[in-house]
Order: sequence, then structure tokens, then C-alpha cells
Amino acid sequence: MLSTGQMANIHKINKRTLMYYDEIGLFSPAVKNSNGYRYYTYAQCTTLETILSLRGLDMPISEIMAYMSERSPEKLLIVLKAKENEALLKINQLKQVRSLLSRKSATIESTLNAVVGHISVEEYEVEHYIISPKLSDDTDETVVSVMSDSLQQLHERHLFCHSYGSMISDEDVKKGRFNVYSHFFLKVSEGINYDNVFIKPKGFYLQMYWKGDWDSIPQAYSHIMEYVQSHDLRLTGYAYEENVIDDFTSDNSNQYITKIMIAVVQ
Amino acid sequence: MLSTGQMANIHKINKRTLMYYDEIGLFSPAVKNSNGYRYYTYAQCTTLETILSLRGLDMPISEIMAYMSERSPEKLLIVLKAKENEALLKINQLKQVRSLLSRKSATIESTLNAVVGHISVEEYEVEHYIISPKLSDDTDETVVSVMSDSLQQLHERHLFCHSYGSMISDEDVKKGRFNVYSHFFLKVSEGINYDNVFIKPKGFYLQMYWKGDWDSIPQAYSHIMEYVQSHDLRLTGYAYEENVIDDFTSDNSNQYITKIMIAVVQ
DNA sequence: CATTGACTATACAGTTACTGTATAGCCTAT
DNA sequence: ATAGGCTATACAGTAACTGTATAGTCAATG
Repeated sequence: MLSTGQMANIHKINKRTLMYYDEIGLFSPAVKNSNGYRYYTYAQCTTLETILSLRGLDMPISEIMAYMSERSPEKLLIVLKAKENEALLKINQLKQVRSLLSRKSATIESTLNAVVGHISVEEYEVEHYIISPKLSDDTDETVVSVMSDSLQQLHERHLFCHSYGSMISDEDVKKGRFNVYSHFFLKVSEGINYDNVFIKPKGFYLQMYWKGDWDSIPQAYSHIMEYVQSHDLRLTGYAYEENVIDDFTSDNSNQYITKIMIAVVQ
Repeated sequence: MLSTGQMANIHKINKRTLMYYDEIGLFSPAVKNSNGYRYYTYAQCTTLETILSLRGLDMPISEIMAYMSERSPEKLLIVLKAKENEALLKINQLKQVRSLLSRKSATIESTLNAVVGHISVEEYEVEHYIISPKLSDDTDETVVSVMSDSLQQLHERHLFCHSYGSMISDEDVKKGRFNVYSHFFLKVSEGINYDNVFIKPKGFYLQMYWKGDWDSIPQAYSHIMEYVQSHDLRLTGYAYEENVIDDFTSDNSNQYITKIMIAVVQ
């Protein structure tokens, strides 16, 4: 027989929680002395463990109580199977958060080392983007509706967005037109193989960090074109402009830093 | 620019939550009109996503605010790395809960089909037990301290207990002494390879479900010995007595069902 | 045998992170 | 100009604990 304190210590929970569970009728001690002292049996330990596990899955106490009061094994089977699926879903979500955080710190790390305005060629792994339909114009209304749709899609697929940006089509890149955007994109976790996920291919990319707002970006491209000519490179595929700074990564929210990436061949 | 309602819809959260976040100063709109209307920029979406992700890891709002107010990228890096580890830990815990629940439903399923008193030989996979030190006696005090220790160990290793029971040593089994217990055990998830985890080996086991309390178990063994003789079997290794019923799996808490398992060779 | 210290209990208030509701203002479109 | 759909604030309520104050219980020690 275990006292409230012993039971709480063993299961690493607060004594008051056990009293609370007794009070609301979720989990009561097997024996209650005449002096009001609570005593739990060892057999009750497995019950408590199960309750704590289900609470760990954020199953409301009311639900746990409902299933315990009508606890035919058949019904419980159904519940447990459902909770198993929920646990799996939550595991996936946590994996996403984990990936989001690790990518975010990677971004900060590279941004710390980045020299703004410096151009280099770097090898990149594949990246996964949710992209908008082709943009017809860049009026405010188009941008609003297109980004809303993309974010909605993200949530329907239970994905998290790491950062966002816009793309310039390969044709426009070839022609040197760097003021027309073809798509918006939201960067999502790697290892996602849903339909309609755009894949930015693995390979060598010309890379430049640019500080300044929207209007100043054409200047960045003139620097890039100089570099391309002097190093005898050829641009291929889309130009990607990723917004690498948000309120979370910097304390100066007025400074936009854009990372421009364009695949190159020599 | 997004209104409170639009922002809430996109991120699938309650409008009032955004107002609450503004009120407490966690996350405020970029623009607040003279009429009090809140407007968020698209750039704020990634910030909100990160906040919601961290909340998903149960990071308290106070902590999130602390790190946002002193958000040097270096400090944030440390925090994000720590949170990444926390996410990993939580994933492992959820996997444990998942395994606990699926094993629990498997137990219920087999208990439903089980005919109490019927003896059969079944093939078993390995099972993992946390076992107590060898028991010198079975006084109440010994049992109490020994089980407390085992449960403590369980928690130190962040494991969950599926069920519990006791074991009779191979020597005693050989000699037909079924009233002396050598160890207590707590059954834990498979796939655990910590030190000091006892492994009940894979193989064929004689199996019997017995209904009745502690005192009646010797009767079960006399049935088992009859079966062993008539089927020309040989018992080998430990006898395992697993408690298969707890408050969660049955509504009649006065009925103990014990599953006895002993490895056999022909 | 009294008293000390470590436990137990209840009652009530406080906490975190929302969430609902009532009331009123704003804004666009018919 | 008014209806419908949005917005705001203020206040109260919720779930699941959690802390604290006060008092009773109990085993051990001087």
C-alpha cells in the first residue's frame, strides 16, 4: 500500500494532482482510512501510468473518465486504436517542428557568417517549396490571395513554413529580366513527398545576400551579372529570392535581408 | 496586410488568441489603425508559425517572450538547439505511449479470446522486463521497497510500464516449487536496449490464464504439471506470472486474471 | 509521556493559456 | 440609410493543475 506522497514520488507527479484526481473521480485510492488518509495498491500503478500516458497525448480528463466508466474491453480497444493513430500524428508533427527549428538555426548560422553583397558559388541540397500558381501581375490583391492560398495549402497538409520568397522564371533569367516574378514559394521541411511540392534541385548555385527593400533588388542583379561575365558562368533555371530574416531571427525588423540563388554551370 | 480574422483563418487559430498575444505583448500586428483595427504583414506569418511551433512543444509563453526580447541570433541559436533536443525527447516519449497503447489493446484482444483455465503452447517474441533484485522473502515490506525501486528505475529511464508480475526461478520450476518468487518484473516497450533490462527469450511457451487471487495460484500449477506429463513436455527457464487485468481493462476490479508462461521443449 | 518533525488532510485562492459572450463601433454594398 | 459582416474591448469562464494556509496524524526520541 502506497501513501499519496509515495505514489506521487514514484510517478514523478505532484501530490496535489493525485488529490485532484480523487476529488474529480478520475482516479481514487483503493483504500481511504477513517482519518482520510489515501492508500493506493501496486495494481493501481499501471492504471495511473495509462492515465498519465493519455494525458500526455492531451486527451481531456472528461474523455478518459467517459471511457473508464463504460470500460468494456471492446470499446476500449477502439479508443486505444484511435489514440495510437493520434500519437503517430503527433510524432510526425513534432518531427516537423524539430526540422523547422534545426533549419532555422542553420539559417541563422549561415546568415551570421554571410557577408552582405558578397557573391559566391555554393553547393546546395534539394529544397522543397510549396509554390503559388503562376503570377499574372504583382498587384497587392494578387499577392494577398495567392499567399493566402499557399498558406492554406500548407495547413491542409500539416506542414510548417520555414521561410518564404519569390521566384523568377528561367526564361526571364535567360533574358536578364529580373523584375518579373513568376511564383511565390513557402519553404517546407525536407523529406516531404506530397504532390504539388516543387523541388529546387540539388547542385551548384550562385549565391548572394542582399540587404535592402524590394525596390533595391534590381541593383543586386546587376552585381550578379558582372560576376557571371567575369567568371565565365552560365545561369540556368529559376532565380530564387528567399527572405532570410524575420522577427525571430533579428531585432531590427526594418532591415530586409534577401538571399538570391541561381543555379549555374561553367 | 492581413486582418485579425484572416490571420487567424490562415493559421487555423482562434481570433481571440491573436488579440490575447497582442495584449500580453507576445506578438503584435505591424500596424494598428486609428480605429484599433489590427493589420499583420505577410512577413509576420513566419514569426507566428515559429511561435505556434514552440507552443506546440509546450514552451511557456514567458520563455518565448524572454528569448524574443533578447533575440541576438547567437542566443537564439542556443535556444533552438535545446528545443530541438526537447522535440526529439518528446518524439521518443510519444513512441513509448504509442507502443504502450498498442500493447494494451493487444493484451485486451488476447484476454477476450482467452479461455480461463485452458492450457496451450504458443510461440512468443522476446519481451523486455525491468526486474527487481532477487527476493529474499515475500513480506509486505520487501515487496513494497522492491517494487518502489523498480518503478523508480522505470522513471529514471523515461519508460512506461505495460503490466507487471512475478517470476519463479528455473531451479524452483525444475523442482516443482511454485510458491517461491525470485523476482518482480515490470514489462516495458520492445526495442529498448538499456542495461539491466531482462529479456524473456523468444520461443515456445506453455500458457495458461488463471482467474483467482494470489492464494489460488498453486492450483493452476498442478493443472500445468498434469498437462506437461500427459503431453511429454519439459519445462525450461523461469515461470512468468503476468497480471493481465487492471482498472483500465476490466470493470470488475475484484477479479484478478494471471497469465502464466513457462518456456517448454519437447 | 510529551514533544518534535515529517508526514497527512481540506479549503480556498492563484496560475496559464486560452475561449466565450455581450456590447458597441466600423465599413461596404445594395 | 440600413443590413450584414466584420472589427474592437471588457469581463467572465474554463481546464488542469498548483500553491498556501491551517490543522490533524503518527512514529520516534529525549
